[in-house]
Amino acid sequence: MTAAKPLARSGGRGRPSKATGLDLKQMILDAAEGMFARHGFYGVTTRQVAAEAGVDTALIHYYFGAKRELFDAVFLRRAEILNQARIASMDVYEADHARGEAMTVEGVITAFIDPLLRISQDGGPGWKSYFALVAQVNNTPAWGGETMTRFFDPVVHRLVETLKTVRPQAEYRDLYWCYQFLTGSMMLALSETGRIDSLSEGVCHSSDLEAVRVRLFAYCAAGFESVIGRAAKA
Amino acid sequence: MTAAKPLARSGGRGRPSKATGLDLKQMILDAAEGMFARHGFYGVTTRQVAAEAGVDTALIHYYFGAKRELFDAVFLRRAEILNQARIASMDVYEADHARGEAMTVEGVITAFIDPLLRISQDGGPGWKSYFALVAQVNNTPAWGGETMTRFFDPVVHRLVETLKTVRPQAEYRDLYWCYQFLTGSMMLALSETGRIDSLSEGVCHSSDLEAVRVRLFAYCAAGFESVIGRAAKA
DNA sequence: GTCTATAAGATGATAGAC
DNA sequence: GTCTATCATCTTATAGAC
Repeated sequence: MTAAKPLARSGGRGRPSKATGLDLKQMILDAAEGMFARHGFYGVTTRQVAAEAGVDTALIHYYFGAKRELFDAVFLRRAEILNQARIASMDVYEADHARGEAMTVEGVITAFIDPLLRISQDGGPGWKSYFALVAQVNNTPAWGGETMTRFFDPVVHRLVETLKTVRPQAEYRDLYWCYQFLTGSMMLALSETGRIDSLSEGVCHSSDLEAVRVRLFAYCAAGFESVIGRAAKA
Repeated sequence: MTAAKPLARSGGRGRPSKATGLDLKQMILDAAEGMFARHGFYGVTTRQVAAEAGVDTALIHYYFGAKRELFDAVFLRRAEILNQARIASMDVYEADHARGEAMTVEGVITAFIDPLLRISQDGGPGWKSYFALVAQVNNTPAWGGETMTRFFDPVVHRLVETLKTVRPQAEYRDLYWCYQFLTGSMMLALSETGRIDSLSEGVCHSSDLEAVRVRLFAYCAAGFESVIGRAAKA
């Protein structure tokens, strides 16, 4: 975590591995990801990122340009993977129900959320940081809405359309509002802030995503059904 | 908003009003609140706050000390009011159901959330900023959990205990997790990020808290009931 | 590709005048 | 109480050596 300075790079064993450039680029992204996730964009300096990555600040600018471009690079790197995983998950779910038993609201929601929980559980610390970062951006008034839109809109529209198929009588404004509620819950859970640990005095742990899994899908599905059912008008 | 520099203070008419000190202190808090809400703690400099408030940076340090203490002062100012409003709201709800019809999960949740929606709708721009600020802190990994705990824990425990009264068979871990989901949805709605506006292409507006009101209570209540009902174990 | 050195300016905070 | 002036440090970013 505190970064071994010199690195066995051109001195190690065998040849300098020639891929050093790409490795350092990834190390910069890793360092930036972790620090941005913990302290936000303005809470981190390029010097700190450079120190954490074991390189000089100049190298950051060489690879990414301005600080904000580094941030966008961090954000973009995993967004693609995330979107593809979710699309694939929903493809599978829909295909499994093309004939035979009908899709359910809870099933669709599970297909939408579960890939993120799985990736967070199995993907390593980089993914943990990334989800914390996305959660922060999601709640950032100044430019958060725009950034989320830029990276994640398509997959959300896919969710809404599928739900519309499952519940044709549902109104779009209800679906969008329910999605808003869902994403607030989901992102807070994924960001593992430790809040629930102190609040519950040890009964719950924010790192326990299995506990999230067995509750969140049912919680959101019931919420959707309730709102759709009462056909709220306002 | 851009602040009239000189202020008709010691030069106006009549005597200097003697309360200038307190007024400026509030103006600093107002300016800091708005800017912290939009850009976060590290995204704002004391100089920017001073400029927005129409005072010098030295005055900020005179009143509040270090920058972080200014932030805490901003956070504390409205937290008390908020907590009292929520406690009062739940007192009323419980008193109304002391005899006669039983309390409901949706009723308790409404008593817990509705004061915030009302204050946001009627309280003016300062409150809007404040909610955006709280939402940001709520999703801040480094020190957000601790800050939320420090300012808002008691009223949350009150909610959980009341829900436990309404559903005695419910387990605490379920109640805490459901609260976590609830607060994620609520805070995102209150922060009015504009995300739902672009996502829904104009069908929904994040400033439309009336739309939140007619959906969020039912959504959360159904979620709670569902999780409690299936008695999740994990 | 990667680092050294440094420019050019911003930052939080304080001492002291009024 | 409020401002002027200022310090010591840190900031992003670049030019140029290796």
